[in-house]
Parts: sequence; C-alpha cells; structure tokens
Amino acid sequence: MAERSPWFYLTTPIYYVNDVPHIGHAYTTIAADVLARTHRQMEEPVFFLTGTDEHGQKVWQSAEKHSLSPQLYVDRILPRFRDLWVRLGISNDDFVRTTQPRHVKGVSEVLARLREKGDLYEGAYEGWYCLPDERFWTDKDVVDGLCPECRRPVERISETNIFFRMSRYQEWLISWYESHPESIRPESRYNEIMGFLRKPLADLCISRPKSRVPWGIPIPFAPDYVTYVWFDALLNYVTVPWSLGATPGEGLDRLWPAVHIIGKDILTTHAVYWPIILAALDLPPPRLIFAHGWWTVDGEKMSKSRGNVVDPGALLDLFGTDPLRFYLLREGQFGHDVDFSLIGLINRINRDLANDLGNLLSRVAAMADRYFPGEGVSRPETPGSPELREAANTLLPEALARTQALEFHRALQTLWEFVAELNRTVDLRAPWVLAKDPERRGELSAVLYDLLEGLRLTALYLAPFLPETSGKILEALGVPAGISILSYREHGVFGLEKIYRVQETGSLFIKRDTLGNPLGEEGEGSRKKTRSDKTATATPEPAASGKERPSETEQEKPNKASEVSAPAPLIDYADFQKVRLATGIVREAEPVPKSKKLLKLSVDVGEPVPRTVVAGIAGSYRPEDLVGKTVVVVTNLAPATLMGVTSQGMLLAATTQDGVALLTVDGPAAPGNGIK
RNA sequence: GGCGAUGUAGCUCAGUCGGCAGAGCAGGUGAAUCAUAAUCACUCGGUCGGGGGUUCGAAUCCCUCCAUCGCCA
Repeated sequence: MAERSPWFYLTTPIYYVNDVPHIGHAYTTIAADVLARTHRQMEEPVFFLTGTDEHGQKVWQSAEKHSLSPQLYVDRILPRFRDLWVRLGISNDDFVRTTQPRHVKGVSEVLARLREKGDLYEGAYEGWYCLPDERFWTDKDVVDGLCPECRRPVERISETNIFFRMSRYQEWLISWYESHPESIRPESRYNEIMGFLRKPLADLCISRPKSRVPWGIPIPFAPDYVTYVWFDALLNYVTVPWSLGATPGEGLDRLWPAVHIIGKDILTTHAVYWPIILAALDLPPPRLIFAHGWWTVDGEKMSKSRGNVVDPGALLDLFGTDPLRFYLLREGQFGHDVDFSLIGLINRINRDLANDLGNLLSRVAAMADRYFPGEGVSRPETPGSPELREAANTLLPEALARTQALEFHRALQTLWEFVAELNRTVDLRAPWVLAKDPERRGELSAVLYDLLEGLRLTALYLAPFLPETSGKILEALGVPAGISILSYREHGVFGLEKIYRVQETGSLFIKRDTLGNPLGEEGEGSRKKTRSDKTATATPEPAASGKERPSETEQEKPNKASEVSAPAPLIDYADFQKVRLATGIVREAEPVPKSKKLLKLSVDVGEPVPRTVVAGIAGSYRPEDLVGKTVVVVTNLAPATLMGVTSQGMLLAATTQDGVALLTVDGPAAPGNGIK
C-alpha cells in the first residue's frame, strides 16, 4: 500500500435534514466520535467531519409547505442535528452543510472537471419516477403502477439528463477491491459489493431538471439542471478538505483517503459510486468503509410508519450522555443489527455502569479518604497487587486494539474485565482488614495506590467512550483533567509517581427503575441536567457531594417527582393505541423478598389465569390494602424480571410528592374492561 | 429465482489449526461488610438447527434438508 497520510480523516454520512434525528444517526456519530477520540489519544492528527445534506426535492417541498425559502427552512432545521451532537459530546472538527459556498464551489469544479475528461454525457432518460423517493424505476420494478419501495404511485417521465460514465471504471474497481478486501467491512458487506459488481454497472444520472427539482447545486454548463442530491452529498468528503488548504488541493492531499463510517443502507453509494467518482477525479478510494447495522426495536425494524422510532433526544433527557453512548456501543456488535430495548438500556446502566464501575470508584475513594485523609496514598516501593498490574498490562492494550478495529463492544467488554479485576482485588486484599493492623499500613497503602492507579487507567481508556465519566473519575482522583487530551503514551503506564489525595465521592451513575426513573436518595446536585460542552473532560465540577454524606437511615423517601420532566414529543392516536390498557382486580399481594420497593401482585384482568405483576409501590401501599382494589394495567408490556420475579404487566400510578398513588376507575368495572 | 450469511445454555453471543463445549446476563448456594443492597467465590444449565459423510477424533471440513436474515432481480 502506498504510504498514507499521517492524518486520520474520519467521516460520518451527512444527514438529510428532512428527517428528524433518530437513534441510528446518533449511533453512527457516536461510533465515529469514539474512534476520533481514540486516535487523538494515540496522538495522531485527527480530522473528524460530519454535517448535513440540505438539497433535493423533499427539502424543497417541505419548505414550500412551511412557506419558507428552502435556505431559511434548512437553517431552522439544522439545530436539531447540531444541538444533538453537542449534547452527545461529539467532538467533530468541522461541520459541513451542502449549502455552504465552499461545498457548492467544490461540486461545481468537480462537474466541470468530469466534463472536460469526457466522463459526462447527455442522454435521454425515460422511466417511472417516484416523487417522494426521488428515484427512477424501470418497467420491471414497478408493480401495478406503484413504487416498489414506498408503494405510492409513480409517474412516467421522459427527459434529457446528464450521465456519468460509471461503467468505464467497473473493471478497475473490481480489481482494486480484489487486492484490498479489507477496505469494506464487515466482510459480509464486502461480499455483497463484489456480488453487485459482477453485473454490469449502469451509468449514473447525476442531473435533475430545475423545472422539477429547483433546489440543488446548479450544473455550470447546463443552466436548466441541478445536481442529483447523492452526487452532491458524497462530494462533501472532498470539498471540505479542499476548502481547508492554503492552496487548492493542499488540504485534501494532507487528509485523503478517509475512513467512512456509514449505515448498511447506504453501502452501495459509498462502496461503488463514490470510489468511481474519486477515480474519475484521479483520487484513490477511501481507506475504509465500515457499514454498521441497524437498530431494531423489540425485534422490529424502526420506521415512521410503525411509529417505533427511538428519539435520542428523549433518551438523553432521561439518562444523560454517557449512559446512552455506553449502551449504544456496548449492546451489540458494530456491523450487526442490534435490538433496542429500554430494559436493556436500564440494565446496562444499573449493572455495568452503576454497580461495577460507579460503586468501584465509590468504595475505593471512601477507603482512601478514610484511611489516609491527610497524607494521601503514594507510590509504593513494591507493587500493591502484581496481579492487578499484570491485568492492566494485558487488558488495556487489548481494549485499545479492539477499539481501533471498530469492535467497540469487545473493547468495552475487555475494559469491564479490568473493572472486574479491580473489584476482585478489593475483595481479595480486603483493605478494611489491613486497616485494623497498624503494622500492615504500608501494605494497605500499596494496595490502595494500585487500585487508584487502576481507576486512573480505566478512566483514561474509557475516555473516548465516556468522556464525562472519565473526567469525573479523574477529578475524583485529583488528576488534573484540564488538559483536553490524555495520550496513551504519556499517561498509559501503571505507576505514576503521584500522591493520591482522594475524598469520598458521590455517585457516578444513578440507578433506574424499570421505567427509567432514578432510584435512590440522590436527589440533590449529583444529577445535574446534562449540558456538556464538546470537551467534556475539561468541565470542572465542584465536588460538593464529598462533604455531605447521605444519612445512613434508609427511610428517606425517594424524591423522584421532580425528575420526570422530559419535554414529550407529540404522538399519534395510533401510537397511543399500541398501549393496551385494561382494568384489573388485585387478587393477591405480597412483598418481594429482599426488596424494599417491590410488591408481587396477582391481578385478574379477565383472562383465564391472573397475571403476576411486580410493582414498585411497597413504599406507598401495604399488600393487604391492595387486595380487591381495581387498578389499571398495561397488558401488552414485554415481561420483565425484577428481583427474580417475572412481571407480566404494569400498574399505572401517579408519581406524587410522597411516593406513588395507583390509578383506579370511577365506577364499577369488571376485570378486563378495555380502557382508552 | 440468483448470490451471501446466520442457526451453540432461558437471553445476548464467543469458540483460532479438527483435539475434553465457553463468557456475560438471568437462576441457585455461600462469603464478605470498604461501597450506590453495590462486590467476590462456587454452582445449575447445552442432541452445538435436522440428517448423512470424511476422520482415531467434527460445533469446526464435505454433502443435503429446514429455518431466519441480508443483497440483487
């Protein structure tokens, strides 16, 4: 392979502004962000680009509908994406909009150049056109006069257009991929493209008549036409670098080729059309095209018509940046489809984040604070735990390698093996036992030092994934986090010469009940509204929680009423109908063993067998008071196991100042009456 | 219809060169009390989709059938 640029040039697709950002957009962008941050910590120069695709017929139509000029319309839509990226902690270096002059200029130049080379020609085009999808179909595709994709009527269009001679480059592309099989991943996607390329490529129609699609980049030598949106959009990957250099071409020479992170739905455009466009411009193909999978929701494809589109903004409101980043990258394999479920997200937050990691910091910090309040914990002569150091030396580099290979879930899994090793070390070395023996004070200090070092390294390697959390851990350890980038080379070694003066800390993560509501008594400042800036590691945050220890009494009422306020998106009646509600009569009720909050109920909802429902209402109701009560039950909620009991439904209850108050009906009702 | 992939524990998946079936979660038992009731150890659990073949030996290689998914048409 030719020597390549030292730069790590990384892109996401540019997102079509006519859509509302959904979890898939967030997924792509977060993955790219993790990769960008990782390479920065590897001290590579990184250029991370994302942006928006703002031309095309649909945008123009939407603008019309809102009686706005297209430009004004896209200007108004833009913040949906831009703000979301800020909230997700995305560290992009630039943000391209296809309406920016730099991009428009670049596209015009490309068109002129391709024309000079003879790669463009005018031709007649006749076919069926689907207006909403902005694409042509052949006679064979169309079924009963309907678009095969969206099932809406197509119209017959006959027009002259400008075509790009893709077919010219087909053989070249095949041989390039044969010698670079690693440039499309996962491997199954590579096979797919090779299969696609076995058939002859049709030339690409790259123009649209202005009379039909007035909103696009004008074609310089054909005044009645604008550029086809896909052609326009792909070019952002080069028009932006072009605009950056001091001389034309300099920025691109420095950055190219790029690593493209995309969803599997746009593989063909990126792996076939795009390299051919590049070849026509005498540029090498991308370094890597990685097509990730889709998020399904409870096993179903996410789509507007199904009404199951997951809104990342709402999840952010509820759970915050880092838990969402973690869940999306930990839950499935990057490259495979993954199923989204709220229970899954909550489980990740509670187990991996709060229990394994959050509690680890909490217990280690508490001991360091208690046993070495003034003097601190300093680097020992002999390692406190050789096993722990060994684990750090093997697991952490392995995690880094996996991140570089875009195996994010494996990377996080490996990091959590290290977290488990830290927890194990705490248990095995039992510092609270050492603390009772003054003669073993040196040993105690050495063990704590190794644990603190382990936590510091965890934060370092976790930083690309969980930038806010990483910053909080480092801050708790008293490591100045002011430097925005901590390099692995400089900070990645075990055994920093340092005296740790650590104070007991508040919670890193708040646990959630099955509805996502915060659990526990951490009502105060520990859960601020997450409004992080791009460099989350640098946000200083007064460690106020260290002073006020939560009282040991377990009787405090969870103060949750204030926490539920996410600005709710509007839903259709169809959405509402998806929730099946019915009246139920409580037949039996008993506490769930070992649980303070849960009651196990047997509820008659008019079915042959009463449902077992686990409800978090023990704080407000005694079991014996519930029997015979009429309640409102969600009957089509996916079952969930709480404290070992499988719940087959959910009771509706108001969240009040004092706890919860169950909903009931105003009048006689039989078990299983419908509710709407 | 063509091409490609997948099928392994209740769930999500790993399994290199053919060499005694693995992890996490869930379930069970115990330990511990530093910690956010958080942790740690042990443990239950599998006809490796079905059938056939090659081999001393198959989750792994070959054939075939079934199921699911993807791409193309």
